[in-house]
Amino acid sequence: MTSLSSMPVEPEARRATIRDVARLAGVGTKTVSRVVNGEPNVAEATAERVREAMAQLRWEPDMRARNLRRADGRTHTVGLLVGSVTNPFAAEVNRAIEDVAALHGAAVFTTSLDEEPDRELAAVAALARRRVDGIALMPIARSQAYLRPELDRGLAVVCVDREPSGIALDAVRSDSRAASLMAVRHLIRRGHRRIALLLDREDLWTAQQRRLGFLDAIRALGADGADCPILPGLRDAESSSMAVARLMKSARPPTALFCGKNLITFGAVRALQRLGLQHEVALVGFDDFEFADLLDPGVTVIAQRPSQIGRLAADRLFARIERPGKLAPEVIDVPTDLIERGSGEIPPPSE
Amino acid sequence: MTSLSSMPVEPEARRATIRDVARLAGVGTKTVSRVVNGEPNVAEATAERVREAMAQLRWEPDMRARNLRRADGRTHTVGLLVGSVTNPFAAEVNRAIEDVAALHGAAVFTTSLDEEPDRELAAVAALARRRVDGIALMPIARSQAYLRPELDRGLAVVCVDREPSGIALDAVRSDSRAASLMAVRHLIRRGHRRIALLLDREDLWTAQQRRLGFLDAIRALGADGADCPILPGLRDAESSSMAVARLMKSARPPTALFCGKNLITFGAVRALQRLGLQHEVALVGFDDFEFADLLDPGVTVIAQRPSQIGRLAADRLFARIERPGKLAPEVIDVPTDLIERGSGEIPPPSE
DNA sequence: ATAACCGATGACATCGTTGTCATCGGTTTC
DNA sequence: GAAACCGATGACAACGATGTCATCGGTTAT
Repeated sequence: MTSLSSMPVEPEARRATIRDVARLAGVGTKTVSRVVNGEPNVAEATAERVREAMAQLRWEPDMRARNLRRADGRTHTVGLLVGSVTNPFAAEVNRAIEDVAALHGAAVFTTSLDEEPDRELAAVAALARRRVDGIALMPIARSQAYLRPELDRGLAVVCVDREPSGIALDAVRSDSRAASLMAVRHLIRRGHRRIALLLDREDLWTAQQRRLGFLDAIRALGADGADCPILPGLRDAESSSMAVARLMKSARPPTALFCGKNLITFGAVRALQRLGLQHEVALVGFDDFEFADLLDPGVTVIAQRPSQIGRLAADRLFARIERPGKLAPEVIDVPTDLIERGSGEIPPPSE
Repeated sequence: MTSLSSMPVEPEARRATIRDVARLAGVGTKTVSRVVNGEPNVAEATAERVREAMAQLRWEPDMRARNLRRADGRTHTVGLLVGSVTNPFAAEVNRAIEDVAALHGAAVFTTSLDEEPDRELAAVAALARRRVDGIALMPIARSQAYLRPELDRGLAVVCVDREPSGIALDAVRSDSRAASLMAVRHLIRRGHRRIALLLDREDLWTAQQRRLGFLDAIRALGADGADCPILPGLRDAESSSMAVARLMKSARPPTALFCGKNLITFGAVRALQRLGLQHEVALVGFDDFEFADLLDPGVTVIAQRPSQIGRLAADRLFARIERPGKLAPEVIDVPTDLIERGSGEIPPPSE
């Protein structure tokens, strides 16, 4: 009598291997390999027996083992590193990259970095250990020079949304500086002379560029820089909202706000509404968003094209992966659009 | 004299292997393996030489080869299958799962299925070929029974947002039926008797449950079913918007709308605004969203807790992965909250 | 008739790592 | 002083596939 406790709880079925299939079909493993890979020189009758054995055992080749042995060394896997997948901009980029990857039979590892430089390095290292074929990167670290050894080993890298620094890499992004100039000029033309810039951490390329575009506009169009404060370091909607509340209670508050990215716009809109100033203070935001048109007033924005950015970045990434060592690093510009909805057309109060 | 064209364009550096490190450190490969894995019985002097060789060659172990050989057979990789990563609900779930996975040293493959049943099967097969340890799944296919063989081979699966059918699996989700009953009762209590339900494709578990909850409310509280139309098959904001426009122009339009998911709410809000009916027709939506409070009127919603759902699902998934074969399938309920913001409190017009 | 060729096939090495096991000195035990 | 033990180490097989190559039998060319 066997005691109950000695019985295996649930004997986990061993996964079939190519050898099991070969044995069942009465052929060698190499012949099975030929069949699954569509290689020539297999008799149709043999191939059929192999296919039956595969179906019966529900066997499918193990991609790890396959990639390990294969000549090209590719894993058909790419990595995507973004600020956070919950950011609508990053989500659109993510989706576009996923779609292109699917066309190439590749899977995507996505990682959120929360804009922390150390996590960029750690995530790249983790992806390298997994031997991804390429990485689409929203750069955060001060320099991407650390990628050099990996690039030399054949890793493909494309930057998204921001240009790299310390090294030449492909980059697909909007011209943030020109777009910001356009936005701020829009406000100046409507008479604003006291415009505040709300910005993310200034070590981000986008923040730097938007600051430059802001200053371009101020200088070129004759507003007084002293009346145009720059509030950097706003990481999320909450900190943006608090910064705006403080700003509007200051001695000489601005008559217009330019918001350096989507979450900052969210916070600023909330703050103005809470203060009841949404119809007094002009606002232009970077990035379009759901319901920007249905708020009161509608929110004027610089709309980027995140899915186009993602698609172009992925195209470039796979071009690199499929033709290694042939392409020179290149910056690809994706247009932006200024969409007027009301908030950006509010005039300054008459003195 | 060597002709230029015969020179290698850029001799891609070969990636170092454990053998290169062993050779450089003057030890056997197994000793290098001991060092990187923190196994005992290595002299400190030897370990130091190995670490120096690793640093010099910039070698890090290849996870594919490692996972292939290791006894437990785990890849430290999980899959996440959602409708689309651009949906804010899915994005929150995605983020939470990613965070939990990171704690367990696992990477996440995310795939958008666009609610197409065939793509669910294809994506699961692709993940199985990559030997992921587990899958978090928002089920779309009519039945998940096809997972049986993979489960027997030790794949861990947890359903998210929706319960599976045709097979018992863990599921982490809101009680959509009860939440819908609550929402519709909320409208009925305010006097509405002609309430329309706007629904996604009815083969989704959530849509079925929300329909049941809607009918529960109608029947239990004495409204007339004939005046309470159900409009199913609304996949996105656009189709929802068109359906609402058509509905409001019909002979006997409803006085209140209940929207079965976030994108449907977006479309309905847009449609009512376009018709100028946003203050006449009551609306309650499923899922909270950015600016629901700042629209005019504020949008009353059943708020789910997507990040909590994601976190619990991931906890469960890794519990299964780490203690295989020990857990019985279980349904985990995550609470919802009815948030009153105005749109759901509009009374019906007096007759 | 013989050489040359070709399609079909499997044995074996290999990818980069870890599991198993034997070996080698040196120390402890009785 | 021999037996037993133990820490350190590397040779070798194995994980599950594919690349290389030899072999076998049958056709085709001369």
